[in-house]
Amino acid sequence: MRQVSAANNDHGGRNARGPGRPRSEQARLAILRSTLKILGKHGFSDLTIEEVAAHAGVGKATVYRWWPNKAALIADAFANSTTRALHFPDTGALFTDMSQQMRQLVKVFRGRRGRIVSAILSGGQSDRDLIAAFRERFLMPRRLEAYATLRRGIRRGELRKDVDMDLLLDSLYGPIYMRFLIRHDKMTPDFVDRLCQLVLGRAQPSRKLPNASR
Amino acid sequence: MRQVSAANNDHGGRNARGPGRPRSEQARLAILRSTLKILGKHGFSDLTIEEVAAHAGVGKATVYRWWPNKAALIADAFANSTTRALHFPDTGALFTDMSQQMRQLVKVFRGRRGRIVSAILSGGQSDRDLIAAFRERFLMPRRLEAYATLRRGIRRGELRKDVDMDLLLDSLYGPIYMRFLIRHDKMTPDFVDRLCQLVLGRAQPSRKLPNASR
Amino acid sequence: MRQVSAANNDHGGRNARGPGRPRSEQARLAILRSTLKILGKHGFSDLTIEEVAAHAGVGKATVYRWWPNKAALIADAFANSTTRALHFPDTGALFTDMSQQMRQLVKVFRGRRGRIVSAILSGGQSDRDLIAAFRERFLMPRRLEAYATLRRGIRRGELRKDVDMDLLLDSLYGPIYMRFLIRHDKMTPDFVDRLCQLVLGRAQPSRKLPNASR
Amino acid sequence: MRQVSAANNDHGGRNARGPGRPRSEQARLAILRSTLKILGKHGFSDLTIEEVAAHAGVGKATVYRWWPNKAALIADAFANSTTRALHFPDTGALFTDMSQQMRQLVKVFRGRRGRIVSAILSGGQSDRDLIAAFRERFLMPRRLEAYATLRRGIRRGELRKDVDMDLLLDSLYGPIYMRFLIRHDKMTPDFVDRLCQLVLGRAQPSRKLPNASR
DNA sequence: CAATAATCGAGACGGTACGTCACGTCTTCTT
DNA sequence: AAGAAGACGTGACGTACCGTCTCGATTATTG
Repeated sequence: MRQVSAANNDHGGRNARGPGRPRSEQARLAILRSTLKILGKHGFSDLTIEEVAAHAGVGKATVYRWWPNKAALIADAFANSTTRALHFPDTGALFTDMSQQMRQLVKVFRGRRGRIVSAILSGGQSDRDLIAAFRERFLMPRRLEAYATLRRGIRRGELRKDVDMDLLLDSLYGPIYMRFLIRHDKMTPDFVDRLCQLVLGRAQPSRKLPNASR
Repeated sequence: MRQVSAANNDHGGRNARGPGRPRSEQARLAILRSTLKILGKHGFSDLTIEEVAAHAGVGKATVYRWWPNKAALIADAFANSTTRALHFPDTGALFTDMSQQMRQLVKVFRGRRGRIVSAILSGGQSDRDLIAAFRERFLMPRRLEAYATLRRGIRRGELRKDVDMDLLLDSLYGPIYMRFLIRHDKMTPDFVDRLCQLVLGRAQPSRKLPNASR
Repeated sequence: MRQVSAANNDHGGRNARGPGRPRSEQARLAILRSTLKILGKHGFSDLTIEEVAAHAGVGKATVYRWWPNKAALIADAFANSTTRALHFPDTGALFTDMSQQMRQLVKVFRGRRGRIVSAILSGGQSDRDLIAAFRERFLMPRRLEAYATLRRGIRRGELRKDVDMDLLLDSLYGPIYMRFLIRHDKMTPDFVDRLCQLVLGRAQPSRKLPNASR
Repeated sequence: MRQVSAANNDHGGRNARGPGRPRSEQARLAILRSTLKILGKHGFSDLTIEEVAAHAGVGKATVYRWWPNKAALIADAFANSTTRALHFPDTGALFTDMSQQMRQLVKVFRGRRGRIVSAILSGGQSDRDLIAAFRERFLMPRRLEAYATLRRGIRRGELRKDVDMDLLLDSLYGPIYMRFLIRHDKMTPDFVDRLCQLVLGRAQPSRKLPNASR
């Protein structure tokens, strides 16, 4: 099977192109755009290739030629649109660095892109390629930035040197994802702040710290 | 639309039953069992009513007569099977109460039932009834027990009185759900312990601490 | 594979019907009628199941449920419409019996049904079921009548007792089919008469002739 | 539309050729050969331009550049291969002249070329160009020879002077085509002989002749 | 000898119909 | 009245070819 992430490549490669009519960049973009647009309206399973093709003004076969299935298409569409937002600021304090980015994430989850993320995580439960694409294209890039942010915190003495960064980050983001996916509780900016306080407070080096929550 | 939770009632109600053949309990159970079995193999969107009916040796209409849609069926099947496990022990220490239950949860997520939970959360992303059913039938019963467990901790002085219990519980369970759904990192018993350590802080029992926060 | 000719049976059988919703006679007839109508406009290969279903106000699956392919559908449609015309008269003379029926056939070939026959013979060249259906449902019933007609001629002394009836009939009808399919020459009533004259020879009634040609 | 018969000309024409790469004779032949080969295996409607091009090692556009449609391609392929056999002998007797050639025809119909003829007549039912090509390229050349043969018979006194040659020939060949296309009866050499006897016997000038068929 | 022009192969393109599958509804007979 | 059986209209699936359209490469004539 074609590699999901290779569906539209020759981006970084040499331009050694074989014979035949070259792939239409216009069609490719129209398909990806239509996918996102439709995904924003319906869910994963309500998105049909037929609708994507029709909306993009493209033959169904052109979609199937380049993406083996719905999941690959969505993953690619999502990856090629990755929000330029969601970067980590460098405010000089770990708490604000994290909480500001997390507030952004919450805002994204609430918007149109939230529906898309939800659709991807939904579809990903029965398609390992899709969930993998989400990890590699959405989660990891941000997590790399998060590592850097945490390291700054360590340097400043805001975190213990031996902190388990993945555990810490999951403790910060896990509750957001959980509330986002299960919708059992509100996802306010205040929630983010108190979450940071709770988790980051615990991760401070040995000092007098406030107790769990408030 | 028929109430999801009313799909299989008249259980404890008055037995004023109209004329005609009564509902076949045998068919009802066969359908629910088949639903779970199939859900354990495929995902949410790969489960078809057609297959459920065939596997249960039941007419398709019988399924549709009692459950308005796939989500309701799955929710009902899931609810009627709710694991008798996943209770909270009372070990005398908050840390062990929580970590032991969380370890059980992780074990459940890894097994056949994990696939079912995954399917429900997947389907729930585009069906509010389904995600609501998950909350009400799976999440809340356990959370009620968790509240009791936390209250014991408060009584014992392991937690501050004014702790935000939902925030705390989400901080504990969020990372588990996140790793379960995104599969970006391992979900070992050790992970659970360190997660509890991080979030509950020195609410650990083993060390002499004058109080929870100081 | 389902027997072509059994597609719509239980016609002569006992009505032992199993459970389940019975087949819709209305849908069946609408499909067959639409098939003939469309076949009269386009050729064999221009007829699409999709158009038949749409025109009949029927689901595509309903067509495929009962007819395995286009050929079977056409054969059945054709058979269920078999012209009530094209019978052989009994005029008391072989020549007129034959020539009158042959003129009718020529007229049929020229009309809307001719297009259908043409389509069937066309499709039959790459589908043995279809050509077989044509033989059994169209050719044979008429040929049986033709045998009777010829036997009357024998009884009257217009034909030798040991005449090869199939050879004789092919000599009469072959030229008609040939001109019909290859369209290389006209197919007038006069042509039919002279054809009968040539092949049947002095089997003509009207004139006292010692031999075939004088 | 391009003239069917002009698809591959400039053979006998003026060689005033413009600039540009000349047509590849090699490609042309490969296409025609592949067409016949494939036509011998499948029927008319199962032959795809795609397969022809692939089998000939040629681009699809090269086929479409020179032949406007499938029918034209097949007609051209068929014409360019016209059997060098099927000539009429001059044995000194009409009966043998005809029956020998007819036997050859039957043999051809039974072989690989028979499938091709069948495919052409099949396709011709919904394409007047194709059936016309069959008439002009296959039927007429032979019929011209047949006329000559019949004229020899007239000269020898074996046929009446005023015989309708087309009617006579259709009576001889019609049964063969009919049996070939409808496959309702065998097509043996003996059949040919008895057919000749029946039809030619009738067409003799005034003499004592045997009655219809044996 | 360069410029021009038509062909070649390859193969992507927007379409159409294919034959299949599951949907949710319905109509029958049976329990 | 509910059961199973299963046919119904609907609509998306993923595939196969259609006939058209770029591509780069090739092979002629013309300037």
